Amino acid sequence: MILCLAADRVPPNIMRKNAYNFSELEPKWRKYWEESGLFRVQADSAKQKFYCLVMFPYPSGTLHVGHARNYVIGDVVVRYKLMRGFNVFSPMGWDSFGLPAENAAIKEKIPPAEYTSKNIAAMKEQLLVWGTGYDWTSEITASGPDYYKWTQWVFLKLYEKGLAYKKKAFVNWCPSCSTVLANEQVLEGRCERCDNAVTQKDLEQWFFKITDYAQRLLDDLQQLEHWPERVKLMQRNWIGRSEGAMVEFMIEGKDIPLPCFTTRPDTLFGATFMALAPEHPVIETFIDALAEGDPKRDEILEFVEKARNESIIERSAAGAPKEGIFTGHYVINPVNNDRVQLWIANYVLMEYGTGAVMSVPAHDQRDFEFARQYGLPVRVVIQPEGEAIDPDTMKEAFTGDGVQVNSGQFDGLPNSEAKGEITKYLKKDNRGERSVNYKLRDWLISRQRYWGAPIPIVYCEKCGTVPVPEDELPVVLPDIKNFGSAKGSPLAREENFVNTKCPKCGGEARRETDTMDTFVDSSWYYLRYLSPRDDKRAFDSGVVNRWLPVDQYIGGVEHAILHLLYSRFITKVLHDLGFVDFQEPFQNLFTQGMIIKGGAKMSKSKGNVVSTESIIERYGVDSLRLYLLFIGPPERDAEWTDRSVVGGFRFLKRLWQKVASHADELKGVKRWEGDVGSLPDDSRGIYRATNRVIKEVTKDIEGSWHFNTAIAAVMELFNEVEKFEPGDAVSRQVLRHSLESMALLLSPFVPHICEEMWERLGNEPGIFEREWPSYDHGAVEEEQLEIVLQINGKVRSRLTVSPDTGEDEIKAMALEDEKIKGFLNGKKVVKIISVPRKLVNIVVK
RNA sequence: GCGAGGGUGGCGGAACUGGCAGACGCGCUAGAUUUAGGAUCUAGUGGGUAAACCCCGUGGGGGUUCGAAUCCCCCCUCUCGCACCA
Repeated sequence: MILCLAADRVPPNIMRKNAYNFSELEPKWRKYWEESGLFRVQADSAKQKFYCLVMFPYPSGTLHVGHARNYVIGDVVVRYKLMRGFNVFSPMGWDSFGLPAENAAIKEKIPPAEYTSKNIAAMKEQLLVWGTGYDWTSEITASGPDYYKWTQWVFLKLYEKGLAYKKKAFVNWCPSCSTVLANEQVLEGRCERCDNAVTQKDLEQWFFKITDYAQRLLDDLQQLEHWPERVKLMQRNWIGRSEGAMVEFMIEGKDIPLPCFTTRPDTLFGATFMALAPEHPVIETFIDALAEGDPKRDEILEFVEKARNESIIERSAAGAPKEGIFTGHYVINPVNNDRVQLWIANYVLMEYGTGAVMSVPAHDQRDFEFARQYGLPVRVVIQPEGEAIDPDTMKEAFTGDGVQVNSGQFDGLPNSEAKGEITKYLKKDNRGERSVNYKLRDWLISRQRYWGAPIPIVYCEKCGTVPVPEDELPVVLPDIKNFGSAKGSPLAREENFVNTKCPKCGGEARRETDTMDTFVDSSWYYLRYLSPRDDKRAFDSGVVNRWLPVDQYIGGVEHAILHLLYSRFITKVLHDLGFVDFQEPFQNLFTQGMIIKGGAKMSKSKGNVVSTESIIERYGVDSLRLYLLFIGPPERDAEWTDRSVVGGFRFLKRLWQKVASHADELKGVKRWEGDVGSLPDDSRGIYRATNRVIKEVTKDIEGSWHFNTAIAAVMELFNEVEKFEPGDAVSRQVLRHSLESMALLLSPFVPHICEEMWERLGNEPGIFEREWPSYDHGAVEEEQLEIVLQINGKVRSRLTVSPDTGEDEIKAMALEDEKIKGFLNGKKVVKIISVPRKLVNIVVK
């Protein structure tokens, strides 16, 4: 629109021919890529493979510029690798099971399948318009029976291996989504999806035994050299390995052992009480032992009930008040036979360790606070060197290193040594041993929701829990009408679904009505892409072993723990089962930054989304892409500014004008490939600058994806080239070389315009089948060096010399420089520092 | 509280292993062209200053160095992750 107006004053014939008509040329080239099969992977190719994977999206509806940035970053890599001669595999699919579709069904009465496919169509259209290149022949949809059949197969494999199991446990419950959640899906005590407070429920649920793999998931992080440190650190912390000892206390007079985990066996002599989590099972026996109506019984019951009902937020809030109650029982400290009180305390977590902790107030801050609050004894067993801590006057726990005191035969040992010694001592009597504990808990995969893969399990009165045989998969998700958020899973209300025959005995049986967490779907999808239509197996091991690990994975940091940990786990399981050869699915991981607007992440719920449509309409896709890549380094968050998009557009338009206006005279000429030295001055400058920029852009892309500086370098070059008007044959060759190089260098970023420019310059269409440009090594050297002259580190003058000028010669020239002489006046030269090719610093007094 | 990453013009951001701070772009100012413009072109644009080749400037303070945005120490601040993990 603007262009037509802007071009008003240009004669119409030239205008039509030379206008940057992006709305015409962009679809033209997208069609060309599709028809030429540019992004279709080559089945048999001698070329080296490159599996470039971007995290497949949840089909939420329409995508905004923040999403566009993610996919464009991936597309740059794909196009660059193509030009580098790789056999690139770049698939795309849909993580299409999940709650929003079901909520839409409840609210708007649209069936989830319909809602989902509508969104997929809209998003696919956007991805196509953005020019992001995928091999659409391998598209997958997680909610399709041909996919979730194999998600169910993965479940069965884990079940066979004993890695999928059902247990009753206190689990996270989101009342608003009316489903349980994995630990990873609870953020600050709130549901990851809907932000409502999560409560605890004692339910029987399906779990994947990820804890069996805790150590390997931790160890193998070391192999992931090309993962961001930040992500590896987050996983390390989440796995949360602690070394220590398991120590067995005995309940006095009951002969009931009460093991507890501690990282500080060196403080065992200082244990002055013991604390149980309110959920600890032994508490029931205490309550049962007390007569009905006993006030102590009521007191304990009340305390336990209250603590159990506290939401995770209340219980885990920083500085939450510590509360507890004495059980009336005592336990015996195995190391010194001390009789200490057994308490129930709200700060003890059932999920970690054994749900019982030995409390050492002198050396643990939590225990200290608790002890002071309830008047429990404090005993110092470690004294820091040169200090004497007094248990009566200390203001906080001492957690540092020191020497053992009040610790029997261990007195005098440094506490670091006592750790091992005391553990050994316990081991002798079988009262304790070395132990490792992890924060990681098993992955809760049951969801009481409809829009997910049904768990392929049948319950038979006779045979018990029976897995659905592989040849009966998929357990099809039935079409249902009633999504109301009443109690239980919607599937549980479908009699036709629930009632079935036992696969083993053929008798009456009931189906499992929970579906799987959608993270199960996404934990193996990168394997399915390689044989998406195979109806005989989940994936082809041979093919998968050739293509995996993924060479480049690209996605948001928000998946640093959830998806990336689960995928690593499932890969290891499949490895152990002999299905794949590799143990880590993703060799390189790139986590891109978010687009921020008005200080917040761009999102529908924040109401700060910028849609791509209006920008594309006004400036074209290439301008949008250019801006998204130019906005900053791709791994960093970036603030969106509407008006800045125009900068990229102006640049492209100017570049276009230059190419279009010279296309005719350049068509027949060869690009310059001769010797730099033989070029006349102005052409030589352009030629050298072009070669330098080829080198620079290549380095920026290869290194750490500094697309912003790569683009800046081409802009800078063009600012020179734009002024260059060729007068003779040689200068036309040089101009052609320069314009062609720029088209090649920019093509991964702004592919449409580059294809068009490439063709206009008289080349065969298909710039991505061309090689990435190389540079003339003899032409990247500067002809003249500018030497900075400093006095005491301050720039005072400059010198232009040829690169072969000797160091002494430069020093002499520096001292002769007029401006320098002025500064030297009356001062004494102490020394002269010279940095070759860069500067001379004269130190004076 | 613990851990990680940031803080550079009006804005987004450049600055390779310490060596010209502010590339490139947005915006802004002046001029040209234009009846109009989210159009185009030219010049300028960190602050001080009439102006500069002068002085000051990379969150603050100290240090190392001929020379520090960059290295060291202390502090402030923002973002993210974890958070009573025994």
